[in-house]
Amino acid sequence: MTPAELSAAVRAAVQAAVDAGDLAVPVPAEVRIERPRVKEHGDYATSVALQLAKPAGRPPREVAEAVATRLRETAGVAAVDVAGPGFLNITLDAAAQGALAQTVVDAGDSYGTGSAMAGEKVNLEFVSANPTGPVHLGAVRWAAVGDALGRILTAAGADVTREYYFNDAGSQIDRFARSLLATAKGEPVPDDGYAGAYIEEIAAQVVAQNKGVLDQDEATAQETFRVAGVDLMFEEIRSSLADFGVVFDVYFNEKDLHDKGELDDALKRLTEQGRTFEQEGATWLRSTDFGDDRDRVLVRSNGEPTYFLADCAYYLDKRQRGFDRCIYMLGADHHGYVGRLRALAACFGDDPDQTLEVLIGQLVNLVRDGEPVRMSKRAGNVVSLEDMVDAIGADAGRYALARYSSDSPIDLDLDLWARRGNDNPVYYVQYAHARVASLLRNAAELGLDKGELQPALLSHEREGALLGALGEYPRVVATAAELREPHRVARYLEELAGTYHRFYDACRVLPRGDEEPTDTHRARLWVVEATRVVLANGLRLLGVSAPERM
RNA sequence: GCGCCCGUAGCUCAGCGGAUAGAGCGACUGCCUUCUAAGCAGUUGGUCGCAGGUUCGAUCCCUGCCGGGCGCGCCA
Repeated sequence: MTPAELSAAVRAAVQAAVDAGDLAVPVPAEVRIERPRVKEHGDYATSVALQLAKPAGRPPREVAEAVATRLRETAGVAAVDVAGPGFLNITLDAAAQGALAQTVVDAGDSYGTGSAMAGEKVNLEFVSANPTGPVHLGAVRWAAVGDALGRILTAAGADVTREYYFNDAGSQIDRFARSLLATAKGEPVPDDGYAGAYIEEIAAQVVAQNKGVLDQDEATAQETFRVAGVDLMFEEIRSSLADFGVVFDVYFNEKDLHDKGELDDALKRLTEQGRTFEQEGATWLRSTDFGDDRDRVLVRSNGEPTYFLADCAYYLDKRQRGFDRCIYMLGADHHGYVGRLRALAACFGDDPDQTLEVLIGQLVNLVRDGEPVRMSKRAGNVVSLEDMVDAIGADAGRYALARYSSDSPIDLDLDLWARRGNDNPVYYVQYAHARVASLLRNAAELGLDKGELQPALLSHEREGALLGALGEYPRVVATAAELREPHRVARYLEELAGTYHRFYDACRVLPRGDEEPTDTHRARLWVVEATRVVLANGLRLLGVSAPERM
């Protein structure tokens, strides 16, 4: 019996009590079931009686009894106790719990998927680092978390498009181009420019690809460096992200917005909506009407559009491409954008609560030998995605970044995450998978076939704990999707790995030596295979490999 | 000054209103002649920043304070 089925059974028990006139309450749409921390409290517990006590006008324990009486008649339910103030503690019989192994194995790759977000078209924009340098660490957090979230939302049934907004227009790009040109000429980079080894490399490549570029006049040469430099930089970004396992469905060029006149369209639309005004020669958006701190300039007094107008055009473009929900993943240093992004959606006539969502990720610091690794793009000692992958590998990097709540700033200890040991959480989880895989290989060698599951044989306490943990997985994925919190999947996997290791320690799966295989061996093989399914599915959601051997 | 985030074990962090607040690391002690010891079992460890409020019940929700991080351009 799955938690979802049990939840439905409890609800049915409430319904039955109401139908019989024992309770006069509206039946809740959904009954929450939880797994108690203490095993004396049964396999599952619900506080539904505590919640219904008030509307019923009865003491919670009386309500609990009324529900318990009906629930005890449910097939698979071994015992229902009323405990404490009115909790219902439910114990399943071994067969009902063991049947979960079958559910998991039968579902295979699709175990954990759901339909809560079916039909929802989601645009997930993340990284979007400017092509003026390698992908830096703040953006890398979102590469790991964003890609994982994309997989999780997909598992929840959403139609997800991963998108990278690629700023190939504007003054930062001009500074980048000027820096390349100066470096190629052997001149010092401008004060507001970019420096570092990567600038020298790109400059050299541009020169190699464009013979005679240094003989061009200043403006032409700068344009050559801009186009070629952005191209090279972007290719480097794309390939380092691909090495990290992150591939976007759409790489959206800001320049296209300009070239296609979408900024003008957006401005016209906002003006038609009556949201713009002129002041001191500039055109403004009255974003304060929708909660922004201050109004924002759309077109400068010199006639140049602002970056913010491009943001408006870009949002409009996303909506016109049919996205119901536009999710932006930003670093904490950009949280000041939230207000204006919400306001711009509202200015177009949308309800920002429905169509726009901004996720903020706190900053990431690297620590090595107990000392923070300082970084500065200007000075050129950038800590990039590639540096991190070189130091700890893609699996550890993705896992390390995805296992923490985005709300909490993190210090990544490179020494720890590079270690191939048990203090490294990613190895703990991967090791569990490798152990499972090894066991399944051995079973195959022995010619042990798991046959037909006899769930009632799975009565060991550690088997029950493992089955219970396996049953939680779909809810974990659903919650991670709903709250946009991939770290829940990682934490769950660590718990599952621990539960498996404890099961493994206590329950011999394969027959020893010349021992004859029993149905218990075969039943346990079902549980092991179910564990493999869940560990593999969970790691896949995080974009981390599930090794067969370690 | 205003805004967002954070404050939980020695350290790094979980805990979308429930029962006795958890995990890993660290420290200490045990467990490998047969399925991976990258594992397991045990010991150690807490005024959930402080003060009020909401309620059957608050680490969680609300208010105020204290402490820390990050923001508040006709920059991008």
